[in-house]
Amino acid sequence: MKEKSTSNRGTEPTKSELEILQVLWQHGPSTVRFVNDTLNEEKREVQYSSTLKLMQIMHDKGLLLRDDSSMKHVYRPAVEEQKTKSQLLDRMIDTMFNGSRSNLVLQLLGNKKTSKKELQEIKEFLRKLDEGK
Amino acid sequence: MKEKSTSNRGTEPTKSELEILQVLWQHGPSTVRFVNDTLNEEKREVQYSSTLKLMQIMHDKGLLLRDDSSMKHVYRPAVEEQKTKSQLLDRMIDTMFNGSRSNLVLQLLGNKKTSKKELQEIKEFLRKLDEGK
DNA sequence: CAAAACGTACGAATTTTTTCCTAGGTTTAC
DNA sequence: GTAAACCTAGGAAAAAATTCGTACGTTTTG
Repeated sequence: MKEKSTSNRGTEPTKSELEILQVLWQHGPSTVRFVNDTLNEEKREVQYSSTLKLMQIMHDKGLLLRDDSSMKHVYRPAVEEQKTKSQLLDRMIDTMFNGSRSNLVLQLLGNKKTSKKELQEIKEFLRKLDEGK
Repeated sequence: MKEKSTSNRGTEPTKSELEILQVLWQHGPSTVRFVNDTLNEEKREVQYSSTLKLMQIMHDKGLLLRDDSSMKHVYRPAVEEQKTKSQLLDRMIDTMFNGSRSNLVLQLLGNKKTSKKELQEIKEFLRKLDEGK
């Protein structure tokens, strides 16, 4: 049996949980009401009590922190946005790209969906990366 | 309500289904027996009948094609590896990187986990991409 | 202050995904 | 030719993820 190669197991957000995290990432710490409204506007219909429940579960799991000093609890991600994304990317790389980051990038840039502007940004970034070292 | 921005909905492989696809991608068209053995070696313990069932379901869903001319059915992905990966990447980009491919790349390369060799490969690739145009 | 609006908690139903037992047919190895 | 090994097909249960009704307390509004 092979070892799981990456870290943080047991705390990977599910799809619905990710939707909630996205709202929190984009808008900062928020109430359930706000998150639910945003989901309904931007994603799909969902009942308030469903969003509430899910956020409570996420809080139980340790995915979200909350300030419940006032009646309207305010939730925020327990883990940095970058870290969570990084973690999910790593898993994708492990499972689909043979552990190679460049494999992913090649696949991503190799199908002509990437605009010149984006390619430019990437090149620029690589340049800076070089200078930094 | 916002529109779903990418295509192919209704046919996204689940996590377990992805494991099976990976085996088929790496080893080519295979019998259930082979896939099951490989999973047990490389990933985790799982009963033969579970793998069988899952592959049958995937076949029903149209995720796998199969040759059942002989008793030992031989399965293969119905969709190209590249296309499936592309599709999953697109979804990740939509949901987590604000629709921007370069955002993903920047996040990916920005956390110093990427080796010089890999960076080199990427630069090389970008160079070729330029020449091609 | 009473009604309406809004908040949390929580049980439970539903849906989706995953797992495996078992029946019944075919092939293989003596 | 017969037992052991292997195969598929289903049914069903188990597990995981998602959804929502409802009870009940607090705040707001008029």
